[in-house]
Amino acid sequence: MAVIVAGLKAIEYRFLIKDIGTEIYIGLIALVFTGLGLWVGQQILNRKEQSGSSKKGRDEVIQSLDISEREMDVLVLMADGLSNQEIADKLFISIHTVKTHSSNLFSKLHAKRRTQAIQKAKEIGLIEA
Amino acid sequence: MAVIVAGLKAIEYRFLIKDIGTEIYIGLIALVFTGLGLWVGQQILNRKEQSGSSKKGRDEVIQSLDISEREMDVLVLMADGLSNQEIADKLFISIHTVKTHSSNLFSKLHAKRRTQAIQKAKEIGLIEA
DNA sequence: GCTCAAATGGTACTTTAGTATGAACGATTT
DNA sequence: AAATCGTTCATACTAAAGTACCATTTGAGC
Repeated sequence: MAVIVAGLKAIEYRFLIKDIGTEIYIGLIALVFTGLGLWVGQQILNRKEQSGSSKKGRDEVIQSLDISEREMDVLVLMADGLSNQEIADKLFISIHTVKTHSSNLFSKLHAKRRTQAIQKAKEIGLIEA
Repeated sequence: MAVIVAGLKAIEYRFLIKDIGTEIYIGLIALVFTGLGLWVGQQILNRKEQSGSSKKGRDEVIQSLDISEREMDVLVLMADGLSNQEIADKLFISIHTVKTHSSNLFSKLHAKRRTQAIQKAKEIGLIEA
């Protein structure tokens, strides 16, 4: 509402430009506030989507669980349905390294399997659903 | 835009109620169109969310891929991160049966692994993301 | 009664996943 | 300089997942 009031004050300068038609003026107001509504809607939805990750919480969760960059790389590809060998090829590392990272990941996520790790990671907002 | 024009026409009746202040009038327009923006935003988002599942599309996808009830049961538990043995226990069947269902599932979903099956199933709206 | 598909269970096998442990290297911190 | 940490790779093993084929049962439909 504060934004709306501020907008009204600013727009009141229309009296300085009396040569534009009233309808055009109203149209401009309508457009501006339609845009405002769209923007507000987006903001509300962003908060809803981030309810599990709390805004910039992705980084916070990563830090709190002490997850490294490489482990995140593996996790993302894992969630895409790739096998350890395919992940290794994409990251230009050996399958052994992938296993090391994934094994460490399971410990940090308290998961027994990769499917469980993926599910938990999505729950806490570590990766996109 | 058609909606906006129609709105303008309707609101022009302000000339019949000259006793309300200009600021109040502007405020009303602002509120109405902010609401319009919110509504439009919601509509756009609903279409996005239903892009993969298309309303009642879940059943349609299941039928088109010829997926049975039991296979769906297995798929859902699979996506929750359960092992074949845990799925077997929950459905009161043997692990052999779970393997049969999951193997058939992979064929129908063109997946090589369970993680890939889960990812694809979510993409096409078979299961909730 | 017969047929067909889904569901169930099994054996046997190959492949992938996962664990445990150790080691080497570079960058950073103390 | 020494210690720490992340990344890398490896071996050796166990466990789980997945495939292929086959068999039985059951319920719905003809």
